Formats: sequence, structure tokens, C-alpha cells
Amino acid sequence: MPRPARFTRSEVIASALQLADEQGLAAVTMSAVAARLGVTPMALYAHVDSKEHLLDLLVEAVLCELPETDDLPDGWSQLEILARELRGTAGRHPAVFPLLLQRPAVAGGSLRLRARIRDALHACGVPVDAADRGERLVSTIALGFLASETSGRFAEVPPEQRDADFELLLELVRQGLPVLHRRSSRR
Amino acid sequence: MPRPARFTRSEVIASALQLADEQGLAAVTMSAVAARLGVTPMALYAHVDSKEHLLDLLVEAVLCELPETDDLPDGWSQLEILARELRGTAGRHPAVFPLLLQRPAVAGGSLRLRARIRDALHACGVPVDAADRGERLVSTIALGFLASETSGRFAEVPPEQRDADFELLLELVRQGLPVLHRRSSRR
DNA sequence: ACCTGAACACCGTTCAAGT
DNA sequence: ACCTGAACACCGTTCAAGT
Repeated sequence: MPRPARFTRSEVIASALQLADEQGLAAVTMSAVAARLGVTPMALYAHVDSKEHLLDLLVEAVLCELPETDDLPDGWSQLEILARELRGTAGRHPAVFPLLLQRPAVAGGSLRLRARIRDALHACGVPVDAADRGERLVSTIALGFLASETSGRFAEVPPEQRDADFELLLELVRQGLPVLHRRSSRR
Repeated sequence: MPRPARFTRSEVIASALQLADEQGLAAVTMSAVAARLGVTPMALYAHVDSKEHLLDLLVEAVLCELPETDDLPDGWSQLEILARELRGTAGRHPAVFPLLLQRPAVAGGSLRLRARIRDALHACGVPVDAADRGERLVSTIALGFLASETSGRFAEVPPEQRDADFELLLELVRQGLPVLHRRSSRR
């Protein structure tokens, strides 16, 4: 008869995430993850399709950490909060974050985040037919900055200056947002 | 007496770049690069420190492809041209481009690009003490978009829509640029 | 159904040896 | 100085076998 599994997929993900946080993405090895669970590498394949699949699950796990924000009055506040939360998450999982840029955002956590950005943009007065495009642009700007920050491109820039950079980036987006208010597709 | 080398560092870089362009970054293997030169993998180490070093050289090679633009009247035109050239380069070397986000831009090609962006910003009226920060923000936005485009995050978005996204991103930056005109460090 | 042990086809890199 | 051959310590993954 079927024996109960000795460990779950969630435990696999948790182990991989700890490994990534502590020693970087290169340390996330099927062997290392298995060792952390006291198990053979091949045992992982009962819970996970492949290493690529595991990395996808890692991205999902990180995105699901984003707290649900209670509804704020204006749309810009929502967008700002979202950006700061995302930056906090990036700081907690710097090794995993760059992966966000490398795969299409189609799983649950990604879709939820995208929907929240679209809602916030809509509350900013962006017309619905420009919401998708607006979401892509805003998230691209955010991910570009956070990936730069977490994966070494800003390594030489002192932290307090990166904080100021982030504030100015928010301000730049706020100033540029009216672009989305005009009719978006002119054909 | 010292024999002439059978191949040069440039040839190593060229082979690696071809491999990356044709079959993706995963195909850039010391063995594969060596095979393309008709040589043993270990022969590469006479011209290159390590694979990591080779990847750095690859990034440099791609950045050095950027054509020198003749000086245009206004700063914004310079910035726009630069962005379009960068996008062209990204399209030609989609596999290498994401690496740009992952390492600090300190080599020759990167520094030259950064200087050109700073000059263009200055020509846009950005004060000198905000030029560094402005360069970081503008290049972050550009790299964020181009990395997204070349490494799969926009995989589902049809090309003509990505073109329109890019135009709107330029417009958003143009609208937001005045943020840099104000005194940048208020302490 | 879940896990193991052995095996396969790869990696990047070192080292001593050849010329 | 440049390149080779053999070897090392790793990868991710398969497969047949155990329970």
C-alpha cells in the first residue's frame, strides 16, 4: 500500500529557498536541496519535475510573500506601497529575484501581482485599454531596478544612495504616468 | 622558443558569441567553444582566466558593437538614438544581453556607454550633480525592458505590441525627466 | 507511491607532460 | 609559451530495484 511521503513539495521549496538566501543561486543544487532534507537527490523527482520546475516554484513562493494591502484612497499610494513591498521582498531573497525577469509571469502569484498593478493604475485614471501596457511598463521599470540592485550591477553604489535612487525612480514614474492617460493604441 | 598562438582571445570571444547567438547561453560551454576552434577545452585557459571571465568579455564585445553616433542637436534625440541602438544590439544578441544586469558595469565598453548617457542627459538640461543618478535610472529602465524582452518575460506579447511598448516607455521617460532637473541631493 | 543505488552523459578546472 | 591527455570533483537525470 502507498506509504505517506516523508516530505512535501513545500518542504522542497522551503529548503531550496533557504539555500538560495544563504549561499546564492549557484548553491541551489538538487544534491544540496536533498541533503538538507536528509534524502537522496533522486527522491526530489517524486515531488518536482526538474530543476527548472523547482526554480519556477521558487519564484512563485517569493511572489506569494507579498502581503495583501488594504485598499488605499488613491491609486498612486497603492502603486507606491506595492513597489516598496516588492523591494522588501527582493531584499529578503536577492538570489531568486533576478529569475523574475527570465520567465513569463503566468503562474498564480505573478498573475495576482499583475492584477494589483493594473487595478492601481486604473485607480490612477489610466483607461482600461491601456492597463495591460501600463502594467508591463511599470513592472518592467520596477523589476529592472530591483534586479540591478540584487544581482550586482549597483554593487558599487552605497545603500543610502540606492535608496535615494529608488525614491527618484518612483517620482520619475509618477511624473511620466500621464503618458498612459492618452488613447493608447492609435490604430 | 615561444611558438605563435594558434588562435587569439578575439577568436575565442567570437566563437562564444556565435554559439550564444545560435543556440543560447546554455550552449556556451568551454568544450563547445573549443570545438568550434578545433582545439581542446584546456587550450582556452591560455587566453581566458575562466568561464566567468569569458562571459565578462562577451558582454564587453556586445557593448562595443554600439555605433558611435554623430552629435545630434538636442539631448533627447541623443538619448533616443542610444536607446534604439541598444535595442538593436539586444535583438542581435538576445542570449548575452541579460548578463548586462548581472555584473557591475566597470569595463571599457560599459563605461563609454555610461558616459554617453550622462552627456546626453546633461544636454537635456540635467545638472551635473544629478548626472550619475540620472544615468543609473535611465539605463536601468532601458536594461529592464530589454532584458525582459530578450529573456522571455514578454514571450507572450506579440512583436508589434512590444514595439509600441518601447515607444511608450521612451515617452514615459521623456515626461518624467524633469524630475532630475530639481536639486538632486537635498542633504 | 515513494525512495534508493548505480550509472550516464555531461560540466569547469588542475596538473604534469609534451613541443 | 602554447597546447594536450588524463584525471578530479562536480552537475542533472534515467532506470531498475527495493519496500
